[in-house]
Amino acid sequence: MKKIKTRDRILEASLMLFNSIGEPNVTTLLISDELDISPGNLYYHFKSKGDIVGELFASYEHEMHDLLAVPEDAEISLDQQSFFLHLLFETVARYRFLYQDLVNVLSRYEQLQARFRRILKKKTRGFRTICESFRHQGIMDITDGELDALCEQLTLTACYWSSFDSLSHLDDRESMDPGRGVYQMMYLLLPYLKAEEKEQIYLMSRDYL
Amino acid sequence: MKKIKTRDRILEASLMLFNSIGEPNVTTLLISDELDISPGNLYYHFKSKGDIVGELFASYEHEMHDLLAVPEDAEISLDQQSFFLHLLFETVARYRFLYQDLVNVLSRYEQLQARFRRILKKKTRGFRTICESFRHQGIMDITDGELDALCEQLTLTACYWSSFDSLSHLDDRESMDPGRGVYQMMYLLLPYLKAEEKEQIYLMSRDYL
DNA sequence: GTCTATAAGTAGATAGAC
DNA sequence: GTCTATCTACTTATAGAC
Repeated sequence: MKKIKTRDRILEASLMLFNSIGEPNVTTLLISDELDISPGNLYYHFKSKGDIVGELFASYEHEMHDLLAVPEDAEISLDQQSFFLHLLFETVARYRFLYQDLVNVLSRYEQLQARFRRILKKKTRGFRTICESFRHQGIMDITDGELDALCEQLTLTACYWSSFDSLSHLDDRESMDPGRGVYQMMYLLLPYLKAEEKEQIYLMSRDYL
Repeated sequence: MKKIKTRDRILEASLMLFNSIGEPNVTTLLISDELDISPGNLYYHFKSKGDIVGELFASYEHEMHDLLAVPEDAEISLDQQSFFLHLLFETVARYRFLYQDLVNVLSRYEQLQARFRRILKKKTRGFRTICESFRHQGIMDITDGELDALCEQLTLTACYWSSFDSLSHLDDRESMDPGRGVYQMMYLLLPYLKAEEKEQIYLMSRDYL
């Protein structure tokens, strides 16, 4: 049985608290209370609350960077796309505190703004690469104007779906099921796909209903 | 020259500050400074900061209620729909502070949560009514499953577009142009419309490019 | 209605003992 | 590495004079 380092426990607990009640509402005292350590101890490991946020953001940035390294020339299948979306939604959901109070968080930790926007642009580019692969394979029929709008729409949905979902279905269940989000994203693609691929998505989406 | 009542000036300045730097970052002192009145004076007019937020929310709620009173049986034209969307985006943009830090704001002013969700549901119902009118008029071809997904997508986009837009295009311009959002919403409908109406939207969307 | 002064509470962060 | 005690800064809100 391996003992988890206090430093990592702080990061883990902070992420959990940030996600559940919002970063601005989480005080350093609350974090230390949650872990049954003293506030002083917390400040031994991190010189400020911002450092905790910064380190969590760096993890998010890193995971996203790896995930969005979509090869430009690959032939992407619908299954691969679905798998990719699952991973994407899981990652976003894991760091959803960033999106829940975005303006506030970015205004208090200014050095994150540019990096956040860079990730956003990278997402849009990733979706574009995928869609262009579909178009190239002849399974997607879409104009350039529509493609622009679609990629922006996909990015917006990827960012805000989990916040929106937990807001509008707070009562029913609180399970952070990424499936519904993936399903919603697929439906955005649907109108532009060829009949055969449409059928394939209908079959895949059965699981989410 | 009519003198605006201090009470109204407080509301106006608060809304402006909330929107520009986020409600949690706006202190009562900042509001009174902005207006060159004393903090005590502010508390003469409002017994708490929450009361200011509450009153602004009530205005939003009221405007949305009026706007979303979509008659069930009306035959809605695309032009009317476009006009409706413009009004909707303008209203949301005017109260965008609510969306920018949604989780934080709703957690600190708990009595707003249920009301906020009610507005959300009302929006979705409004979109559904409009789409069903289109379907009934024979200008929209869509399955029930697609309609559900579309209405959720429209609601999500209506809520988060202005935040998303100001985030991703912070550099270019900061004009809260609702046009781009309307255009984006129209593009969501586009795939399900008949050829003739598609053409009509293409013509309308020229203004936004 | 408006002001000044200040209370009361809470946040983030530090000092120094163990 | 961890603790207790404490500091400083800031925020909301009130009291009481004008």
